[in-house]
Amino acid sequence: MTTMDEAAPGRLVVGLNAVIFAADQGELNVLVTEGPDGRLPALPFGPFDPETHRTFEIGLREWVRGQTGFELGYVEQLYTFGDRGREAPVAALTGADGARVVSVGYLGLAPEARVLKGAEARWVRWSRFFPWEDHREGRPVMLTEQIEPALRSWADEAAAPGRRAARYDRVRITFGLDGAPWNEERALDRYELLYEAGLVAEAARDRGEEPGPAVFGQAMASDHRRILATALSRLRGKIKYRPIVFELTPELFTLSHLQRLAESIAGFPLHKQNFRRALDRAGFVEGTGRMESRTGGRPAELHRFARETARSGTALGLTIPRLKDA
Amino acid sequence: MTTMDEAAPGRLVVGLNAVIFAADQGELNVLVTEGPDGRLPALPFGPFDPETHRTFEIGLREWVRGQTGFELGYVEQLYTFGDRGREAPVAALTGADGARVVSVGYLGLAPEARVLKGAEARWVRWSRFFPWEDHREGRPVMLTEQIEPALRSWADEAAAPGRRAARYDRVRITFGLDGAPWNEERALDRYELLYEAGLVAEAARDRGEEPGPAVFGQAMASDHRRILATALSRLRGKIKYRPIVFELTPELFTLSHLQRLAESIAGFPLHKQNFRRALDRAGFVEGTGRMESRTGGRPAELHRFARETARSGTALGLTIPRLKDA
DNA sequence: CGCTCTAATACTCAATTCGAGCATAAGAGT
DNA sequence: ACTCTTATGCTCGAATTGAGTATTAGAGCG
Repeated sequence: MTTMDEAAPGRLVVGLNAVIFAADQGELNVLVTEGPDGRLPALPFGPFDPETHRTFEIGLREWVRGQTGFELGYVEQLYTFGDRGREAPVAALTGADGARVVSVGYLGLAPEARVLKGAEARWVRWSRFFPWEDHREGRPVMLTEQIEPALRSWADEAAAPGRRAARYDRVRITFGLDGAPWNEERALDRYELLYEAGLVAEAARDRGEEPGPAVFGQAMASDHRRILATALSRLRGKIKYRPIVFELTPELFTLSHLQRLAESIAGFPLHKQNFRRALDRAGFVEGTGRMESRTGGRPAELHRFARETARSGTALGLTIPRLKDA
Repeated sequence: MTTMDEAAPGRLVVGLNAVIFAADQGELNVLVTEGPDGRLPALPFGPFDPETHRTFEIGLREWVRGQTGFELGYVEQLYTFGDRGREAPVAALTGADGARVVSVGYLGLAPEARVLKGAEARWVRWSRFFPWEDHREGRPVMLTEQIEPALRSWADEAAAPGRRAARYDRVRITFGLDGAPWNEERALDRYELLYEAGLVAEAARDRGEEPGPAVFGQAMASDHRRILATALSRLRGKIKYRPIVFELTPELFTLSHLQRLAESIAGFPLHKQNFRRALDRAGFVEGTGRMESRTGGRPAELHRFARETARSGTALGLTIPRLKDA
């Protein structure tokens, strides 16, 4: 029998990263900790211990509970990150230097952005990290006035004309330029493109260079912003074919509240009437008869997730009726 | 220098599993090797060597090339499997016993099911492993006459009435019973449910028991059939929002060929006219003027993937217009 | 050489669904 | 009572979808 070292030389550590989302006032927030250098925010991160954890998910729930005092509800695996080059920054977080680190990223959803006991971690709007992704008040000016021109000139920098065209095309599709539609699910592609173009602080940092003249959004430790982008993309896609928004709502909510939350996730405004029509065609919610009066206008009926109806119905997730001009 | 055992107690090995699909005569095939015991087919599997491989993907491509003589085209990560209990069977495959094994599953697509040099691996239809998933000739009788009754009685076995209802509901949704729609993307859920209900051979094997009276589909080594189900689900979902079918077609193909392939992936028949209408609305294909005459009827025009048009168009993937009675 | 078979391609139509605007209702604050 | 604000209801044309019918072009055969 061969030993492991013969089979696969080199040291390996598996880490778990959690992107935990919760809604607060209809806004989607993410749980972050301060990195050890005290400068960059980081995702909750913990080692996976094969001795004590039977599964990744059990391990994850356990140390998230220990580290942030937070009990996870819905959990799903995102992606496993294993590129070399992650070592140095991750080692700073774990003290495990020299070893190759493989991180398994997880997405977790919680119904309430509770204030935490230890307060080592805090809730932050996702838009801090991806300001170009929030189109609820129209296309961000940062996008049209700074990012787009920067990307265009990045495309122009390519030597061969073929590569220029390919770059330009990629920019056009991922950022919805020149008539191409903006697809909110491409948040990860956009982050990766900005990284390649040197327009996020992590890009220069990872190459050991000085940051470029213009970088966008709040940087994070290691490759955590990439993991967060993965989570946002996944969530934006998934709300359309699984009723997981309801993992983020309190027991009772108004339809407007639900819509605000959906808009906060999608990053653009929705057509109110059509949103509601789709909701009750799908049978996802049921009225309770009770009213919410703190609305500032006509009181709204409180609804709850209709678990049973949703299960038996044919529709799978939310319909996201976007407005033409958004 | 700390050793790995100090850094993270317990030994860890990362393995890479590849689900490689290719089309042959319009049928989707998967590449399998014989397991070491010579009995159960297995997916191509190789250790990840952190010393020599900069990324998982590079490692994967390398040993797939070495092991099967096969050059991978499209590759994407599927899922990372880390549950305890995988050790014993995986150790048999790798010789790394005692260590905790984490497997990163990958999906690879190739345009042609080439015959391989070493011939240690061979191409097999996916339906060998999931016969209940192929609805092209109508709902399989195996499903209605054997699997469904078995699942219903499994649901009935639950002690508490609440758990019975929950089980029944799960069966109903995942297998599309009693009016619920069949969703082809739930192939993984179905496999997992069958596993839980003891209706696949792996279930009893993993518990060290004798196989039950009725088990379905060809079993695979370790948890490879689960990984394969993950791949099938992913592929079935993804063809709808990325034009990846064209990774499975030759340079030139007829529209019927493309449709047969799409049907083989989805597992049910499609409406021909509507399939075509959607195809050219999306601008995915362009005619070449050349004809394919071996059709047995009117010759069909050979088409090719319209890379450029597809890139600029608004549609993302194939529309899968299913027939009502399928 | 024309008939027949088979499969490809073309056209049509009704039923939904979707995007979007207009109208009304119900409390809170002045 | 009036106005402000937000909730909720209704309508309508445009686009998409599901599904059927009709026509066309080769191959093979008598």
